[in-house]
Amino acid sequence: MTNLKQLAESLGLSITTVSRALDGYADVSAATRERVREAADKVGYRPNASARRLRRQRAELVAVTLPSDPGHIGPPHFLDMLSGCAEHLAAAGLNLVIAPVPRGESELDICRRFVDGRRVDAMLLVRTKRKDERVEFLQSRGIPFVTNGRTESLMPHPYIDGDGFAGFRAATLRFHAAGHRRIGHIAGPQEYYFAHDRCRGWRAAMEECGLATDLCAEGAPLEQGGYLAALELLRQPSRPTALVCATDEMAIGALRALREIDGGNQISIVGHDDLPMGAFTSPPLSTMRMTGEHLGASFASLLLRAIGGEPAEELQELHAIEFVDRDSHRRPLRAA
Amino acid sequence: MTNLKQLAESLGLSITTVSRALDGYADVSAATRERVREAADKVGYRPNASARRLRRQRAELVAVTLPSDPGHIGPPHFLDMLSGCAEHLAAAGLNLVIAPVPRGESELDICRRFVDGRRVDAMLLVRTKRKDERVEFLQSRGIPFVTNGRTESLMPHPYIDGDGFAGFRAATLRFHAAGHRRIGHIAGPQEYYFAHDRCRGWRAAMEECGLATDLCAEGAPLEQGGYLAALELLRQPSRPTALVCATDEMAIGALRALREIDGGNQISIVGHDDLPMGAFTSPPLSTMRMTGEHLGASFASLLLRAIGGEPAEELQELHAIEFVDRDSHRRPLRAA
DNA sequence: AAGATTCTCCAAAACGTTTTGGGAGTCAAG
DNA sequence: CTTGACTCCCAAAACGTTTTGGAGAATCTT
Repeated sequence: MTNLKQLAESLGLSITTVSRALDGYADVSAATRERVREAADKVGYRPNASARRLRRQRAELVAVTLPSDPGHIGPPHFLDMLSGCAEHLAAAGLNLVIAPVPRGESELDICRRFVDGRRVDAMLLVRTKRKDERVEFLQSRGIPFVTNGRTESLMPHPYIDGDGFAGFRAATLRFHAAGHRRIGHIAGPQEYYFAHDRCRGWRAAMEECGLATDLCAEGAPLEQGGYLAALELLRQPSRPTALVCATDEMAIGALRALREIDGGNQISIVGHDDLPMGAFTSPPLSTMRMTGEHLGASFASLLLRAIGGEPAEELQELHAIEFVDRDSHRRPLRAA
Repeated sequence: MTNLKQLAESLGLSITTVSRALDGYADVSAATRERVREAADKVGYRPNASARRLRRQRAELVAVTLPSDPGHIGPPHFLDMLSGCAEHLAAAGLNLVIAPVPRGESELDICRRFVDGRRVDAMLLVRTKRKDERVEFLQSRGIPFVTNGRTESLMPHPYIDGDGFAGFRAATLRFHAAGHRRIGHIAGPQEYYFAHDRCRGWRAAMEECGLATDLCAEGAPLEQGGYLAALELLRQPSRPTALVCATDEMAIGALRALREIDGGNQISIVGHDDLPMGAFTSPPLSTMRMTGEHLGASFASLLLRAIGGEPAEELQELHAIEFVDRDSHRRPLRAA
C-alpha cells in the first residue's frame, strides 16, 4: 500500500531519515524516531520485500529440495521438522520455500535454477545419497547449505544426521544377547546414505558375533517395501527369528507379513524413526530414534551459521540413536 | 554471476535488446535473438529474481500457512500434496513458501506479514476453521487465495474440499443397512470445518434412521485422540457395534482401544483419508477418500486462476467421497 | 570568538530488471 | 523526391529500498 516515499512525504521528512528511523539508527533523534514509528504503525507500513532484497543482495529465502519419487521424501513427520525449521528461519527474516523435483528434471537442475537465479541464500537437502550430485554442485558454487544425512563426499559439508551405524549395531547386538542367532535386516535403498549406514551397522554386529549376513532384503522405504522384503526373508529355508528394519514404515509393512505367515507373534522386530503410529500397531512397535529435541530448530541454526560463513567442520551434528522399548522386539524365542 | 549489463556489453548490444531477445519479443531480429540466446546459455545467465520481482511488482511466491499445533497440520501425506502443488506452481514461475505460525502469534499476524510486505502473490490456507479469521482478512485485502476446506464465510471464496457430509452419511447408512443400530462417531475438533462437516453427516444419517446421536466423542485428530475417544465410547453402558472415525489416524488409535477392550475383532470401524498405513493395520482399515487425482495440481491450478482474476464462484471444487473397502468395517455383528 | 565536535538530517547512487517511447535506417508506394 | 510503413535497435525511466558521503546547525573547547 504505502511505501517509504509516501510515508516520508506525509511526515515532511526525507526517505533516508524515515528508513533509518525505522531501522533504529542512532543518527536520527529519539523524538523523530518515535514520530516515524508511530506514523508507520498507523498506516501499517511494511517495507517492500522485493526492493529490500534487491538492494541488500539477499534473497531472504532458503529452499529445500523434495524428491518427487513418492514416499522417498521422508518419514511422515518430516513436515513437522520443516515447519519447525521454517519457523526459526522466519525469526531471522528468512522464508523456506519447498522445491520439488518435477519428473524429467534432475535435482541438479532445480539447485541450479535456485542458485544461479539468486533466488536463495542457502539450501537444505534431505535424503542424501551416498554420492550426492546436489552436494557436489553446491560445494562447487560455494553457496551455503545443510544436509539432512551425511554423504561420502570428500569435502566436509554441514549436516545433521543420526548415528545409524551405531544404532543398528546396538539393536542387533541386543537381539544377539537375547539369544537370537538368525537376525534379519530389512534394508532401504542402498543409494541413500541413511539406508546404507543402517545396513552397515547390522552387518558389523552380525560379523562381530560370527553370524552370516545373508538374511538381508532390500525394498522401498515404505510399508509396501517392508512387506515384500519381509515375505522374501520368511521364505528362506531357515527363517529369521528377529528383524531389524531400516524404517518404521517398513517395519509396519513387515508386521503384516508376519501376521500373514505365522500369526504375528513369533518373530521379534524393531524399526527406526519412532513414528507416533508405532505405539498403535499390534504389537506396539519397538523402534529407535535420533536423540535431540527440536530438530527443525537445529537445521535453522546450522543454516544461519552457514550463511554467516562458519566453516563446514563446525556445522556437523551426529546424534546418538536411542532405543524405544515397546513390545515388538520381545517376542518369545523358540528353539531353532 | 553475470547480469544483463555485462551480457549486453559482451555482445555489443543494449540492455534493452538483450532483455527483449531473451523474452522472445518480435522486435529483435531472429539472428540477434539467436546470438543473444547462445551467449546467455554459454555464460549460464539467469535473470536476478529480486530485480525482476521488484520491476514486475510480483513476488513470484505463494505462501501456505501451517498451524504450529502439533498434529493439526494435516494428514501425513499432506506434504505430498504440497509438493505436487509446488511443482505445478513452479511451472508457472511461482515458488511455494511454507509459513508456520510461531507460538504466540496468530495466523492473522502471519498473513498480514506476507500480504502487507508484498511477499506473496497469493496464499494457500489449510485446515480451515468454520469461522476462519485468515479468510476474512484475505478477503478484506483482496488478495487471491485458495483454501483446503470450506468455511462458513458468507462471501464465497475459492476452495477444494471433500464432501464429508455425504461421505460420512453414506458410511453410517452402510453400517445401518448391515444391521448396526449403535453406531458411534469419533469426531475431530469441531472448530475445524472438516470435522464438523463429517460429524453432521453421521448425525444426519442417525436421525434419518431414527437412532440416538449420543454415541459421539471428540478428540485431537491424531492416534492418541482417537484412542481416548474410543475408550470413552466403550465405557458407555451399551457399547457401539460400529465406529465412524473422522480420520484414519484417529481410527488407528481407536483400533488399539478395541484391542485392549475386547480383543479387537468385535467392533466394525471405518476411517477417512486412505493413509497407506491403513492397508497394514490389523485388521486392515476400511476408509474413505476424496475422489480426484493430483490434488496438488488442482490447488496450483486454482491458485493461478485466482491470481488471474477469475471470480471465486468458479473456483470451488467439492469432491465426492469414495469408500475404500478393506476389512475393518465388516466385523461380525453380535445380537445386541 | 574561532575552531572542533556532535547531532540531525538529506540528496543521490545503487541494486538488476522490464517497459516506454522513440530513433535511425530500409523499402515500397505515390 | 517525398511519404509512410516497417524493421531493428536503444536511452532512460521506473520499481522501492538501503547506504554513502556529506551539509547545516547546535554545542562544546580553548
